[in-house]
Amino acid sequence: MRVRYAPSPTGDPHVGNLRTALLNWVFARHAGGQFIVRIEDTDRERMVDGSLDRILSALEWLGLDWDEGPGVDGPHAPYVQSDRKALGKYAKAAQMLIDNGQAYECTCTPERLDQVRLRQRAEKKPTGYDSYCRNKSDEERTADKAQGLATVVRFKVPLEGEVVFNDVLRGPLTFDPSLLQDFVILKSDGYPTYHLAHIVDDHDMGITHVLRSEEWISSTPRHVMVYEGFGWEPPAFVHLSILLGPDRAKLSKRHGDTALLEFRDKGFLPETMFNFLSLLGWSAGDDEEVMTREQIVEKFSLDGLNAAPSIFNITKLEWMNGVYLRQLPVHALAEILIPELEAPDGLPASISRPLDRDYVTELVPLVHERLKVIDREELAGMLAYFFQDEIELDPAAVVQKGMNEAATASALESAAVALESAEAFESEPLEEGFRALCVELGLKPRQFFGALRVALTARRVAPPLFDTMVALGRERSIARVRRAAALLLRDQAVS
RNA sequence: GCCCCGUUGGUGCAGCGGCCUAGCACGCCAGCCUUUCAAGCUGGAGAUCACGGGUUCGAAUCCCGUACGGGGUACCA
Repeated sequence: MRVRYAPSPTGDPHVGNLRTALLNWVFARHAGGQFIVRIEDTDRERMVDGSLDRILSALEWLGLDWDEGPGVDGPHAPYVQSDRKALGKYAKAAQMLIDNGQAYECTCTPERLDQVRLRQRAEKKPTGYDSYCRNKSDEERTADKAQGLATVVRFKVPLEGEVVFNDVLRGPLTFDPSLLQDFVILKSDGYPTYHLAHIVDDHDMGITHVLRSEEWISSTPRHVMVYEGFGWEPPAFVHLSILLGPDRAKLSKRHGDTALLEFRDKGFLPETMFNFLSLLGWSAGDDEEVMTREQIVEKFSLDGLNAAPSIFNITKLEWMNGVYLRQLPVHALAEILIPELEAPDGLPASISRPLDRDYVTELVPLVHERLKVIDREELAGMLAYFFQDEIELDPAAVVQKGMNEAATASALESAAVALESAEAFESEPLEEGFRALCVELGLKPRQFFGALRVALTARRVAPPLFDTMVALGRERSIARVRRAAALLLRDQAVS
């Protein structure tokens, strides 16, 4: 069993494309077959620099390794169509079809084709090639050749009968070939079109199953005819549902982030993307959703594929990323966090780099279950005060509901004293002591701890208070609490 | 226009003729926990299974039609 992923280097790898790649990969790994990557670069005009690299990086990032393809030699090399074209493979194949009377050369100009199309549209007829060159005599063809007209090769579509193929997901699909036009298989620049290239290659490479996007259904009858023209057995076709944006239109750039690598850059883990992408249009049939790569491979089956299109649900993706983030061991998360925090747009420039790795590791538990994605800005906000000596504090924010400045300042001073005298500077003993102090001061925990939190972090929302004190250390904690008290008293004096 | 595919709560899925008074997850709401935010736990709202016909003792599940959505209709893949 052999499957392939055959991207075109015409842009940034899209989540929809990678989802197709992923399903192919999972299928291959499940069945113990081979997963082949083949680059379909036959459209020389739409080629985009760097696209191929990004496609391969995206595959690698998701952990979709290939058994044959770019950088991995195999018995069917080369795996790039422009290289295969240089070997004459497609010209030879096209010639074979011409010799069999299944294809013919066409010298119609793009201008004539446009005119034909315009007329068809005006007459409200189906658009497409009118087979003008199909029945040219040998004399006409030699005359064309003598003129040196640009030539394409077209496939001769049968005028009657029907084309049937079986789609694994949808059952037998029947098409009327008279609605299909004589399509181009070899372009005037000598490159094959998809309709020729992928068939020659899939046959050469022994591909047994083609899992591709639903948008290919309409051209599959063409492919079946070409297979028949060559006398080859077509592979099994599995047309995967496409991905839709929230507006139910085909997922595309205008829906925001759809390039897979953007998700990496925005702080999604590859495990999350792998799991999430696998669930778009597939399910194991049980109610499990959070699964490891191994579990997905093990449970995979073509029967679990769903023919209905799926909507890409970012909210659920974020939830799932949170699940994976929480599963990460502390040191692994620290490894991820350190470069983010050290980045120029991470922690404020005033904080010196490199960061103390052990200290970051100590801080990880404080933010661990509060993360959904790895967002530099958010992280910097959550952690900057641990790395600073002084924080920018708005005294008004320290004062809690039902308290005034003087009372808050005095409570903070008591806290400072307690911090000074605390025996074990650890979370639990501190909490015990502070709870007692809170009662003694006649304050609600909400008031006392709230004031302390703002005094220590300058934030209303922060990690658990006593863990924060421990991470800050005794000296800094005392200094911050005292400074907040002083600011409050000063403000009070002014007003 | 023509051809093709699809249609289960807001979203992702389960369901493959009786076990469905339609299950799970995300999201939403409420409660618990609690020093904030999360996480976690418990509970709740939310679907006449697009609609209309058939087939069948019995249909979300099979067939036909309609509506709606999507895809294709290139010397793009």
